Amino acid sequence: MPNPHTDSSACGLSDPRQCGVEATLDLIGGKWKGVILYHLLGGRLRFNALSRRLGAITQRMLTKQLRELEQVGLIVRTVYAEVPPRVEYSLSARGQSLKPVILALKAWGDENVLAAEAMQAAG
Amino acid sequence: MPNPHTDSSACGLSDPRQCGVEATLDLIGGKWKGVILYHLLGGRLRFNALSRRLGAITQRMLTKQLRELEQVGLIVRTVYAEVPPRVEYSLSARGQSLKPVILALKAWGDENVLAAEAMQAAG
DNA sequence: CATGACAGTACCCTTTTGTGTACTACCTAC
DNA sequence: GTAGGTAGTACACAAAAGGGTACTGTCATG
Repeated sequence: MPNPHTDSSACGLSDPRQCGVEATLDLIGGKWKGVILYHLLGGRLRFNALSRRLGAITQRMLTKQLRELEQVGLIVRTVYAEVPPRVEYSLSARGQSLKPVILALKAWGDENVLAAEAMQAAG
Repeated sequence: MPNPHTDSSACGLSDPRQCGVEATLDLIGGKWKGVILYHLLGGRLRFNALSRRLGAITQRMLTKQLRELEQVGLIVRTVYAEVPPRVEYSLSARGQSLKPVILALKAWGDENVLAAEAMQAAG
């Protein structure tokens, strides 16, 4: 009986896009993308609202990450022709489909990293 | 009724380690770590066996990624005092606990990236 | 008229990631 | 003796990710 990892969509092996794990991490990996998507799970947000939630991010990085997320179709950028200008970011349908993934990342991190650090601090 | 995102372990906001999403991506993000962990879900593997499965990775990078995963306690490195030397890598208990996260990443990637590319290629 | 919010852009810099090649030292098979 | 497998290390280098500061132009507030 073969290993379940060998029968379909093998990871690695010449073609880097053969692996779903790598493909997903390509899109949501990096320091900010996952967190941005997490915040957008709660609903549409404006540029500066996102900026305040992320705290430490620079405008340059936020712009860059948002453009990249838009380019791969995970978020939608809506510009309102108002004065002052208003731009809202929201998840696309495909972005919404990431919800279980994002929540899994968050749940594990809360359990295994934040809790561990709290124990060390108390320890 | 408050947004579920505001009540606990907020993402961003001054302390970067406050967010489970970011904490998890810090550990498994990057080009290789997720895929390495995925392969180790199938059982222990030796250095060169991993190298062959990943295909495109250099020895230098593989060593580096494995050391980092070991340092954060996700994998265990076992050296057998044999000739020729044998080194096996396996998931720690904490690494095993990542299984649902890794599988979620893979499932989404297989569905949303690989399938999309296949359609584009056929379309 | 100065300040601040809005949504960014431009430029320069450092750090991290990743690539390529060569090398170690021991053993087995040919 | 030569080639190949074992698990790496060492060095130089290119590319990507991330960061800091300053600046734009329009509008509202004071």
